[in-house]
Amino acid sequence: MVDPKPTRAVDDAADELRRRILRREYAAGTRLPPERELSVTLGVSRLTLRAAVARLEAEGLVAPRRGDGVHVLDYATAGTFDLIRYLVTDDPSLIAEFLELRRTVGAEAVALAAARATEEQIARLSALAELQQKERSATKFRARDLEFGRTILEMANNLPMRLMLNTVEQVYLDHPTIAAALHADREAVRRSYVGVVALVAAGDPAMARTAVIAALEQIDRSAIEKLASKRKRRRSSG
Amino acid sequence: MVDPKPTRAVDDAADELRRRILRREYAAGTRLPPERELSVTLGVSRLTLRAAVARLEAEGLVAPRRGDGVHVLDYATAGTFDLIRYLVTDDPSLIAEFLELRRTVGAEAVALAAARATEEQIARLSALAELQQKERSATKFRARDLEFGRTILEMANNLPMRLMLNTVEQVYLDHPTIAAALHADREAVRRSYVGVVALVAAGDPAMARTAVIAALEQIDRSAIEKLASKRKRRRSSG
DNA sequence: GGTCCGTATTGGTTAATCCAATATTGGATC
DNA sequence: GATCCAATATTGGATTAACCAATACGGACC
Repeated sequence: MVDPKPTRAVDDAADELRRRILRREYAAGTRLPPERELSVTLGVSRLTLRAAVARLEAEGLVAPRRGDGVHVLDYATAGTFDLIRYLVTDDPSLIAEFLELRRTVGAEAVALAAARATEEQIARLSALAELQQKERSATKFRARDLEFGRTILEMANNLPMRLMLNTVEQVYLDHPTIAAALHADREAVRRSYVGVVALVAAGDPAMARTAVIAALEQIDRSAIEKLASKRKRRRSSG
Repeated sequence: MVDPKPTRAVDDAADELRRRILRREYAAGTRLPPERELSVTLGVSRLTLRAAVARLEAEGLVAPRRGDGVHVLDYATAGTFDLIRYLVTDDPSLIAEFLELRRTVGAEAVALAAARATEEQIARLSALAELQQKERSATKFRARDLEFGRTILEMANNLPMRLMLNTVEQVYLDHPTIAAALHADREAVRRSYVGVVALVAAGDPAMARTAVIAALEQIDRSAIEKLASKRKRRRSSG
């Protein structure tokens, strides 16, 4: 098991710049230092620095202007959704906001699935729920959880929601502690699986929406408490 | 009024590659032609081509592997949410899916706004609704509509949703016909504004959710019909 | 038949150099 | 003194040529 993504200079540079912008070290409305200067500071060639800047531009963090400099934008105003991957760290309130969105879209996805799922898809979802009953490894549990979600989205047959899930999955993969907190009470997760399968099979979107929201609210509340207490402990000991 | 973004070679190259991947001309699971070859084909330097590839990588469309080639991924499986900007074209069913998501998150945003808005924010939102009553220009109407949405999201106080709105705004700006279709019945839009203001002021999240969904469903249904008929006309005449 | 190593292929990075757009400066003009 | 305009400096955009590094592939060897 080798690292599938050896650190590339361009990634390091982009990560560092992104970090500084998100921390307001480069304030919105100001300009980045000139490329020639910044490349020296970060220890990469100007070309690599430029590739990093191109990435931040795609993320809506900066706007390079020829002749003028690279302008720093306000990420809350101009940032793309994919930024949550880098924004969600250990701030409980932000995680709460993130889960708020997840509940809403997750419930709607299940509602759409209830309206559109085929018998074959329901059978597959049911099988997945069964498999999860026996899973022990945390990593595999998370992998199956992601697969469960993907199957729901397949049933929902909504590409934008599917893309959203792709981005959300990155958050789980980047922040294992969040996924762990959400899966801490495995019995609750398994029960929600069984419930979702039943809701989809019942074919009642409105009921599905309400029930999923309720189930997820419980899981999320518990996860946030866990993350908050863990953070507290780490802070007091550090 | 000059073009604020003169075409850059890297953008052209990225757009062309993205187009080919989304059209399955470069199929998922295969590899792109080698950089040295592709740069000649696209008429840019290898370095510019690399910058374009870096962008597609950030979008989850490709995965470059040193020694191996640049692997093409399945965008439905690996693509980021920001891709909708390029995916939403004139396919009515995809637009319908997009609006489906917009309704869900929009309703939730208003629900959160109803729960959290301050008096000052409500007053500002009300003023915006008033202003829109008098607006004539389609461009300004859209600009105010975006501002209305931003204000709602400010009230909702949910950063991930705000980022989502940023990405969604790009869709409107890239596809004026969609925005135009949504705003075709201005009276309906204005009525929904007044309704939203009242719902937020009432402070009842559950009621807000239901009412907003209903209002948007009507607007969206009408917009989709308009887009479908327009598309039909264009096809038959082309 | 399996294993290992060399080589070709391909992405990753750099340097030096020039082009192009913008901002700024300073002088000519009124 | 104010205004306009041209020269200049600053800064991003792009290219060429060259070399490094990881991977795949195929042939030699056991």
